[in-house]
Amino acid sequence: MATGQTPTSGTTIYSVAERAGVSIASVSRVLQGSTAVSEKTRRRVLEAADELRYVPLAAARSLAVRHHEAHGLVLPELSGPYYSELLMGFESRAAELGQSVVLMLAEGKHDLVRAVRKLATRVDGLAMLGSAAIPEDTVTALHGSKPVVLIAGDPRPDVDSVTSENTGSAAEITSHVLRHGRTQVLFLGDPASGPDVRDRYAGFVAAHESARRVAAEPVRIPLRERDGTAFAERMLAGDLSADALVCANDELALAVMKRLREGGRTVPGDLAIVGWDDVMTARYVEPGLTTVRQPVRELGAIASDRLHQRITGAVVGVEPQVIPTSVVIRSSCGCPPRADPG
Amino acid sequence: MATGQTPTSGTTIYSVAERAGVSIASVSRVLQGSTAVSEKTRRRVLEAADELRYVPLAAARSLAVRHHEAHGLVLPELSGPYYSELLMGFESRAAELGQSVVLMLAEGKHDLVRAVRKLATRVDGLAMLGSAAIPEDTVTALHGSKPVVLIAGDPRPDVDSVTSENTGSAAEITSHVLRHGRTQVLFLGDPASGPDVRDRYAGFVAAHESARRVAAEPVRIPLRERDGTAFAERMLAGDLSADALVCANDELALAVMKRLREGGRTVPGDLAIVGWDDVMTARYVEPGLTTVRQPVRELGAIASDRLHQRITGAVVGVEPQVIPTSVVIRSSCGCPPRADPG
DNA sequence: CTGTTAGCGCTTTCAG
DNA sequence: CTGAAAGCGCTAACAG
Repeated sequence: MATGQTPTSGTTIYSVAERAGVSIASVSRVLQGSTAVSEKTRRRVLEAADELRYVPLAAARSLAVRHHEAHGLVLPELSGPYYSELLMGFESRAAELGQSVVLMLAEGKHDLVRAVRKLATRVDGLAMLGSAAIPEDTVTALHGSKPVVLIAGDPRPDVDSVTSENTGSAAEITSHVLRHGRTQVLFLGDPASGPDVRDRYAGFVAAHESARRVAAEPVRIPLRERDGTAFAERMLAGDLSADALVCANDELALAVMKRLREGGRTVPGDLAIVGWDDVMTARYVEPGLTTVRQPVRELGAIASDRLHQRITGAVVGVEPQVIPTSVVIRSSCGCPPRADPG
Repeated sequence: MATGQTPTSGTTIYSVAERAGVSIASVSRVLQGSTAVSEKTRRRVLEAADELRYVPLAAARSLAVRHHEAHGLVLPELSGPYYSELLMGFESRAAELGQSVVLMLAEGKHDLVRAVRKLATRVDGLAMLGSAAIPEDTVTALHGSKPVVLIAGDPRPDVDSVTSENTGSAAEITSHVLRHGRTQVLFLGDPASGPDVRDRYAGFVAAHESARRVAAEPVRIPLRERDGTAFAERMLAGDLSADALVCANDELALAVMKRLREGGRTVPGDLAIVGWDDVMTARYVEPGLTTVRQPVRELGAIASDRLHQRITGAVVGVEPQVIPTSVVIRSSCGCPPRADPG
């Protein structure tokens, strides 16, 4: 009742060695594709392993080589394309580097810190999203025992980090909206929710400043669909007024836009709306959503790379790596529709 | 140059024991929250572990307990909400069961079989998507040495499987379209690409039969955006004609619909279009896309559960588990728009 | 309640 | 080219 009917389990390197009539050392050698082994030995070992359906035990190897050959990744959750893309980039680079990836989702964990600690137990290094809400000091502690890289987090002097550019493109997209003659523009998103939103808001403010205008306080709401809908209701009810909305992500922008139009407002007529992320829906809605595209996949790959460098001790500086983004103009900002970019 | 500056590395259970002035057994005991340990000992151990920033080595534990405490998951890739949802369900259940999840994406792997084998090396059991394209015999071999559960794959007599219902809902949605008076309905998707598309097509055929009509041959195209666009071009060029399209997923349906409307066709006027998956965009487009919703998250959770049962030897039958889906009616099928469901 | 002592399965010198 | 043997760090009897 303890191990079930695990079929051919219990086959170890010893069984294989015995069956092949060689020593375990030889088995190990051929299985590692290691140095000079006679063709005869190799053949016999491979055959025996095959017949026995031998599956090595990674734990034993890890213990012996003192390496897990695995990267840990902590994501907040997985809805929307952002984290998926990131994960794809991460996994694929990790695989190229011969590393497994063990994944943990922060959302819904009773004891996040405990979970992260446990994760740290079985990997050679850890990458985590800034938005995963891991306490600062936990990060510090972790980083004290194995390499950590922060993705889209607050750069810290002691920890590696890779992020995509926020402030500049936020300023750019905001300026764009301003140049359309909008005068009451609101920023939707909570700068306190994480460094990326914070930096986007900073760009929003900067754009206003360079236009000699004063930026409104941010509308501090979460970035989910329901929050956008709720916000739109408030606008429709006349609680707030604006002629342009700079949203901290597309999900929010899309939800707001949908509800507003249902309520009779026109976009970009009554309101210009722009988002962030360039999700798939952004180019399917009418009007197409003007937004900012980030090379998320690459971000994931770079994180894995960086982690691997640290693990293997390749010397790397700690300068945070920031990768560029680009503004995608469609028509929700007030520009005329054009052939769809993307 | 080999291990970098891994800070407090090298701390083992021995160092902790020494520092706490107890035996390694005691350390192990308190760290496992095990049986009776004096409060004093516990405190000292915890303190020492903390000071030393002790991070246990999972590999050593695994070796000793002969258990990885990890579930492997093989997904084809991660674009779109389907796999993400699945993964979220899987991860969260696994976490509840105290299992880590090590993830592998099939797409882009040079040597998939090899990669899966390697994965098998470090987990107690494996769940994989039917669409991940793992060769039959590899599955068999794997399953010969540790538990395997197939998700949305072809039920096999020997392997556990969990899938969501396909044929029935395909028949239902097709009948729905037929009842709108459509007479030339096409199925988009390649039944040979996997069991789910195959079963959906079977439902499509069944619906025609029970309406005493003959179902058209499937339009064998992949389920991606670009394929939908290309298909729409063909329709616009007059290569094909139809008054309704049953698409094997939403991505396809959405792309076709978009291109067709750009080309001047109306939906559902000229053509009714329905999809599968109920992705986010489905309710944002105009007209809203009629589609089939699957409880994907639950599917993931069930897979993890099932795997765990098998691993722990809880007796479970091999009857494939199939979980129900539901048709979501919006207006792309020809129904009048209504308050948005969902 | 605590310490001693065998391993867990694999890699890796070190001799031959 | 091959085998013997010494661990890797941790858990789990088994004695005290």
